[in-house]
Amino acid sequence: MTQPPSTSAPATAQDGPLPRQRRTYSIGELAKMFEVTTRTIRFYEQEGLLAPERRGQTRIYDEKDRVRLKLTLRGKRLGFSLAEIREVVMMYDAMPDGNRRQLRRLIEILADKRSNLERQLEDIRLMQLELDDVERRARDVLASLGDSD
Amino acid sequence: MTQPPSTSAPATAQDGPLPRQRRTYSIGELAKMFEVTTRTIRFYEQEGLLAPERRGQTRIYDEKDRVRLKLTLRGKRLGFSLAEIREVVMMYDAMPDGNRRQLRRLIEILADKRSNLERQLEDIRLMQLELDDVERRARDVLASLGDSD
DNA sequence: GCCGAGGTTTACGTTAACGTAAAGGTCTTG
DNA sequence: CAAGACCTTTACGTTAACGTAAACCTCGGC
Repeated sequence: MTQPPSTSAPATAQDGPLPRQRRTYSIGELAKMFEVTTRTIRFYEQEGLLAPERRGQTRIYDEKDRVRLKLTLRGKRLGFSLAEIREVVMMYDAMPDGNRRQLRRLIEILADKRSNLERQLEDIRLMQLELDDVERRARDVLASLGDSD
Repeated sequence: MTQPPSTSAPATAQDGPLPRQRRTYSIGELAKMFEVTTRTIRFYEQEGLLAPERRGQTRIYDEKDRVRLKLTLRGKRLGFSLAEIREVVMMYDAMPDGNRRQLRRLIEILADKRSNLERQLEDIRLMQLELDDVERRARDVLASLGDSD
């Protein structure tokens, strides 16, 4: 490590109460933390899912950015496309000053995602049963092999 | 419809008991049934996930093929790659005369898929909470708009 | 002063999972 | 027998989500 894990300020004793847990992260730290490459993180930014500050050229990620990355990766694991994720994320950001139409649209989208999740739950349940069945058969065959082979 | 929904035989009265529900399907029927294109179905075959019989040039799918397609599509919805799905499907087929090593390997793979599903369950649970939260906020903002706008 | 461990941009390459188009065979129905 | 409605193969195109490589800057330590 060339640099100590980045904090926004060295924070000596007389600094007083820090401005609310102002921890920051480098791109490399986040990459290790979530086991993705830096390329992936930069790509997500390019796709409008992240917007870290810059200290000169260098990207500085804060807590909010970290949470967003976490949610994005979770969405990905569930098979959502980056476009879908961005759709929700951006509307969420635009919410405070959103008009009725936008808000209703957001709620509509949410309902859609929700039903998507419901189906996935059912799919998982069924898939688990399938796997149970396959495993049972496999164990049966294994047992029937007895001492032969 | 140029052809009546294909059955393996016209099956008149004196045919006696059919050889155990021997219904068959054309590629088009399956496509409509699962709302995919015929291209997709042929692609899955090319990838080794299906192996329908042929009447001349034409593909004839039976009940087993239909189930396999169903499972494949379910796997896809859960974010599995065709390669992963094939891995399980092929080992399942090879099971009867599989040796110990193969069977243990299969069980290993199954455990892996299973833990994958577990994580997805957790992801879904968390994602649902997120969506709940976003929706609640959206409704709040919507309500706070009162009669203005 | 330079070296290594980080960071940066730009840009072309790759993979999975199909889409799409062309060109042709086979029924059956008017 | 011509027109549809199906089916077939072959083959090139497309999209998302990164991987990979080159070429560069910058800082702290020896």
